[in-house]
Amino acid sequence: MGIKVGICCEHKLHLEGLFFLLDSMEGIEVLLKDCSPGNLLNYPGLDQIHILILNPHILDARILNITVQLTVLHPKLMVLILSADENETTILKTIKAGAKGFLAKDSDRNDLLEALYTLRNGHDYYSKSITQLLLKQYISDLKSESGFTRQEALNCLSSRELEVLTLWGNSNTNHEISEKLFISVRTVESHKNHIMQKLNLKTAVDMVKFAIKNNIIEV
Amino acid sequence: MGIKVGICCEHKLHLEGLFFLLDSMEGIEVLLKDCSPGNLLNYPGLDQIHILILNPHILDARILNITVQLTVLHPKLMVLILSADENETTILKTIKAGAKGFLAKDSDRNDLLEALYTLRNGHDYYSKSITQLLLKQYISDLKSESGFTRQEALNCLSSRELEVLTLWGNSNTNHEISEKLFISVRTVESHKNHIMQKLNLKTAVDMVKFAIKNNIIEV
DNA sequence: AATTTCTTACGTGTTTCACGTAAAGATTCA
DNA sequence: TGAATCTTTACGTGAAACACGTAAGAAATT
Repeated sequence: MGIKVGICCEHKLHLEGLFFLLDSMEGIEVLLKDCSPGNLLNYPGLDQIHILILNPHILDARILNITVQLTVLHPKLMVLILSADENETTILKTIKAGAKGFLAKDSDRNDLLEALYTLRNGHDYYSKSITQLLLKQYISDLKSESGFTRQEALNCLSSRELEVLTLWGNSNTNHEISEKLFISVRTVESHKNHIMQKLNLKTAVDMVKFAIKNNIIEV
Repeated sequence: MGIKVGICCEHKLHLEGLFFLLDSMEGIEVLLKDCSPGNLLNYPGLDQIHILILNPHILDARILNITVQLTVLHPKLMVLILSADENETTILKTIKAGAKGFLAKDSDRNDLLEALYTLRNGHDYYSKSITQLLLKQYISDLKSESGFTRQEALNCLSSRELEVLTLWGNSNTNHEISEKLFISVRTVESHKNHIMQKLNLKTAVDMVKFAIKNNIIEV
């Protein structure tokens, strides 16, 4: 029993080309050949397909939206994006949208076959350039959201203020904080007032956000 | 002019072994050989070293803390972690802590040399198993924090409640919300009360967190 | 037609916010 | 060492927000 795939590509010649390529592959069966992504969700045989190859020219909001709908409405269907679009942000968004694989323009026939078998085995597949992009992105994310409280915040707030902010940010009421720190409610209020003034915050909501941004509390 | 490295390893035989290995390498000069990570920060010649190889048995909080201090106090010094510890969480934390490279136990002599030259050129270096781990982690992170408002939240809250929550989460006071939505302050309060009840939240802080978690507002 | 949900709004008492004032203790700096 | 500054503590007051109930008309659903 082979892998049942669908192809969708607005460029008709590319669609034909991909069809011949896939048709020539051992164990691959093409069940759907469509040139309009917008039609996909109406296709009745979608649940018979294992892997849907989407080949958009540009990764626009429309494609992302279709990808989300496909993956949400048909959880078993795996979407493989095949695109020469090199926009880093939108590539990341396709993965967020639920695509299980991505082949950039550096991929050849063997990569495609490998991707199809990898997806069929339940794993994600990203071509080399995409893998590097993801890694680069992740490392920089990791380093910026380092998970350590920023020195800026610690320098700005006194240790007592930090204590109050931490407790308050962890859903304690002023009264609970006063009991835990053995101070009066008025003192708790004073500390919070001082924090708001120091950081020039408008509302209590802003104070929560500050605490989250600075890794003082968790979301 | 070669690469000046330091080695730190609590296991004395491993320290000796690493020293001989590095000493035998072309273009590598070992300036520091220490068996106690706690001493590192006191070493006066730290700024002459290009790469510090840290070889901890376990990636504990003490090692992470030292890594943070080293990278913050000596920005030019590059920390290369060499550890057999396979705890995914702590491996990620070393990178957050500022380590520029990580060699897992699947690395050999050539990987070490490659890592040293890669770091010297200003790039990060992670061995293959670490790269895979990072990628796996990133993909799952991407997919969970998908950036789309969760259906759960949208189903639970009415559209009016969502409006109020969004405005409030964006630092509007109840009075400002009432003006923008052309309703009374009391109605704004009512909506917020209903949200708290529906979601079984204790404090206003929890409501902010809910809104952030569900991508209704940004931190 | 009956029921539920949504939106609107008020009453009352408590809690928190905003802005001052203030004093004892710790820290720092000249 | 003495003066200046910062930190922590705390109260007063009026405004704003929260907690919990009640409630009624509109809209959607059954």
